[in-house]
Amino acid sequence: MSAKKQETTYSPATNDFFGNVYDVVRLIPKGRVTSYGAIAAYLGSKRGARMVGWALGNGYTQNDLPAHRVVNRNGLLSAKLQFGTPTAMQEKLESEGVQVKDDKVQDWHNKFWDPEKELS
DNA sequence: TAGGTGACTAACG
DNA sequence: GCGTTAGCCACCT
Repeated sequence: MSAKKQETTYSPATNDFFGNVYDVVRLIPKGRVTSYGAIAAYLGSKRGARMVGWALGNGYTQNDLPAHRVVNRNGLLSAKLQFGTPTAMQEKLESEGVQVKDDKVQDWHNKFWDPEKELS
């Protein structure tokens, strides 16, 4: 237990990458969704999409993190199984005004929220 | 210390 | 058009 930061709480100050991921996710407007790749690209690592998903998986323990607004580049709820129930993610999105059908975000292209453009 | 893993993405056959 | 392979980077065992 020295420099180990597996405090499970994963504060936004864990590191820049994680911090930015959480920060960006929290900045996603209600009723909007984005993709792992978009966040990764915003952070400067286009191929860091896996890190984004990984970060969310470890940080989702924080209920303040609207990870349900983050889906893969196809608008598919690839992480729905991580929300406890296969429909939890969809329920959350629909409750925010995002239409989800067949585990896929409807009107994805229009609901897409690009941090590079919105946060620029 | 080194290897494995992962809520992804893009390219290739 | 679909399946497979390779690349990415940081955390965990």
